[in-house]
Amino acid sequence: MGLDDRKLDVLRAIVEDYVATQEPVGSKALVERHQLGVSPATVRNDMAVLEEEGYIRQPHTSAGRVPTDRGYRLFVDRLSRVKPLTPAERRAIERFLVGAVDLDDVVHRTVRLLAQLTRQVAVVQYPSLARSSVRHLELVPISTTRLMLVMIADTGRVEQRLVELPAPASADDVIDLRRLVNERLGGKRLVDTPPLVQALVEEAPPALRSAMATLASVLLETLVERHEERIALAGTANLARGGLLDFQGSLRPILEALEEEVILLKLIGEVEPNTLQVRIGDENEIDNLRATSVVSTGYGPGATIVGGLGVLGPTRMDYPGTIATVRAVARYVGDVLAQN
Amino acid sequence: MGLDDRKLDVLRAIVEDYVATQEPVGSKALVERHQLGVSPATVRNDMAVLEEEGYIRQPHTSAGRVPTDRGYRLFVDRLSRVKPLTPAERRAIERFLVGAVDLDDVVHRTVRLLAQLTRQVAVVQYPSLARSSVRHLELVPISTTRLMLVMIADTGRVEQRLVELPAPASADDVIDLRRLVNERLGGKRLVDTPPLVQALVEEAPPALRSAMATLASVLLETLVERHEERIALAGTANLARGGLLDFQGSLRPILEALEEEVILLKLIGEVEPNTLQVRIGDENEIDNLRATSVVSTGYGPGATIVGGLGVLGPTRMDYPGTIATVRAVARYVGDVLAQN
DNA sequence: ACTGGCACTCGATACGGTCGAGTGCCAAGG
DNA sequence: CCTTGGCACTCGACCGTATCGAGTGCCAGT
Repeated sequence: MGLDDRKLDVLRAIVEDYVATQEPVGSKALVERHQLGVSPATVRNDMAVLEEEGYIRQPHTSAGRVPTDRGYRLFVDRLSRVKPLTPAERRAIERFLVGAVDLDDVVHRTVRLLAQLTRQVAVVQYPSLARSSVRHLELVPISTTRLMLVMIADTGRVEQRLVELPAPASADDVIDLRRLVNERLGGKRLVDTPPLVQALVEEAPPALRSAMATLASVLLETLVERHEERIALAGTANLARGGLLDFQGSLRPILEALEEEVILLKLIGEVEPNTLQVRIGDENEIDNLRATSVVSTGYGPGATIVGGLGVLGPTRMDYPGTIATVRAVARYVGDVLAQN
Repeated sequence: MGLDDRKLDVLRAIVEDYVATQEPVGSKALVERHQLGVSPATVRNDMAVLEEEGYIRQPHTSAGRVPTDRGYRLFVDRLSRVKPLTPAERRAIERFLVGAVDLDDVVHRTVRLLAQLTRQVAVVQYPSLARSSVRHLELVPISTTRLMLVMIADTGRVEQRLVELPAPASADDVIDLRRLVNERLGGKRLVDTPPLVQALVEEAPPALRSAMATLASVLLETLVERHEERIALAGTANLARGGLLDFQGSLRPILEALEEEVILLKLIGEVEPNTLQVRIGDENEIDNLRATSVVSTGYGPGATIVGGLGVLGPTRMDYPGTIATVRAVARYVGDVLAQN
């Protein structure tokens, strides 16, 4: 299985050429475009070995070679150098948040920026509630029996929920409720709140007991348990580049997958600190996305991670460039968030 | 010019068959599938006239006929009967909001419902701020120099904006500000607020003057002037049905258009009361959407309109069915909103 | 171990012929 | 005058054949 250096060079050359031209690459073209220092025949022998090992394959006999998912994997792991960003990209990234204050704004700009730079589908997860702490809880009376619960997290996320009270509450009641929940929950991480909320209900003065109970259930159910994740998406039109050659002609399954938030979360939500994930073709768990690759990473202020972001494209993508861009954007978003 | 009844029947038959089969329809097939009571030759003569008048055309000589945009237009205006909803559709619509409390929830369910029922791309505009009144304005202190402005509209929309104060404000200051803005703006329509906001700044006590000024500018700029519209989209995967036959093979321009909020707004945002708009192919102002048709209408509680919704699909769509569905969903959403 | 040569494969392209759906036109008939 | 059957014509779809060329695998020679 020893793949000597030249064979690896050949694989690298194949990947690079195929990504660039989108056409199967043959031995002759290869030696012409790269200085391999050997003849086409030698390259052919190397190719035969690479094919036997499953790194490349022939679409048809008498066609050039195309990298397999396994080939891309090897390329990504061992053969690609980090491609430095172009000055233009660097500038675009640095400029993307000019005038962005709101978290919404930051996320939207980020996802568009990613889509534009990579020319692929970009996905950005809002800072996860699971990794957020409560900065403030606000109760806004809508009517005597309706409250708007507004939660502001330290990550900048703002969520509101309508609370339908079992009985009318006075203005003073609302003030008391607000004080109580903030005393108990302010500054606490959301994942730590369940027992605290439980205690809140039990310790509430009898007059507020039932109101507090409904409030608590809204808090727990919608903000903690099914910890609502939000996701922004952009660049789906990029799927339709490459004139139907990628994705064997049908965008349908991919577009379908992209409409499922659960799937998007799976793609970019499970991230380890300081890691960048590349899932190539078959490595994807979602069947509809077996023809695509996903490059994702986590982001957050400083070293902590509050959410994930990434891009999705054809397996035949410019991995070094994409990886560099995703990493740079993630780092930059983290810096932006740190400033708040 | 005079298109007698039979010619119209022929046109109707052509449209119906073409929509159903997606293949050019010939004279013989027509008389077989519909009881026209005449021979193919007669139908051919009628077809020749219809073609001369621009209602149908031949993809190639010796192929069947296909409706033109103009043909669809005539069909929609004069030839199609309203198709009653199937019981299943009726049930789906009535069930779509079970458990929906939040406006967000209602909008998301609506857009998914529409996409599912029509099997096309669905677009739903959130209730427009331009048509909303202020129910309540809340100011939540984040730090001494930062406030979160939360506006709750009568339509259920909730918007928040970060306000960066020029100088620290005490808790009492915030309370005063909150009281002042609510006194002045509570219940007012958003479009009527500019002069009121102006007055607010002028009448504010000196100590609050500068804080009120920044608050006012955030209010005016982000909520009134560039009256932020929000839009939900679903069903883009449906574009990829019809095996690339519609849209002459490239989804790209359409997907691109769908990523622009401005364009979506144009599509469904300009609605007259009690009207349902059908824009067919060329009638669309947006170049990228010249190959699509859009069926849209307004919705709102009772007779008022607070926003638009609609669907987008190939010109070759089931107009009667789509129109019926869009109308029914819009009416139902209106009812739901009226209950709040 | 590399290289040049060579026979071979097979997709892409072009060409020719057939088939059939569909048309337009016309003359005959109600 | 409208309708109809008949008929010649068009042209895309389909199929088989032939050619071309990019690319391969193998082998013998250095």
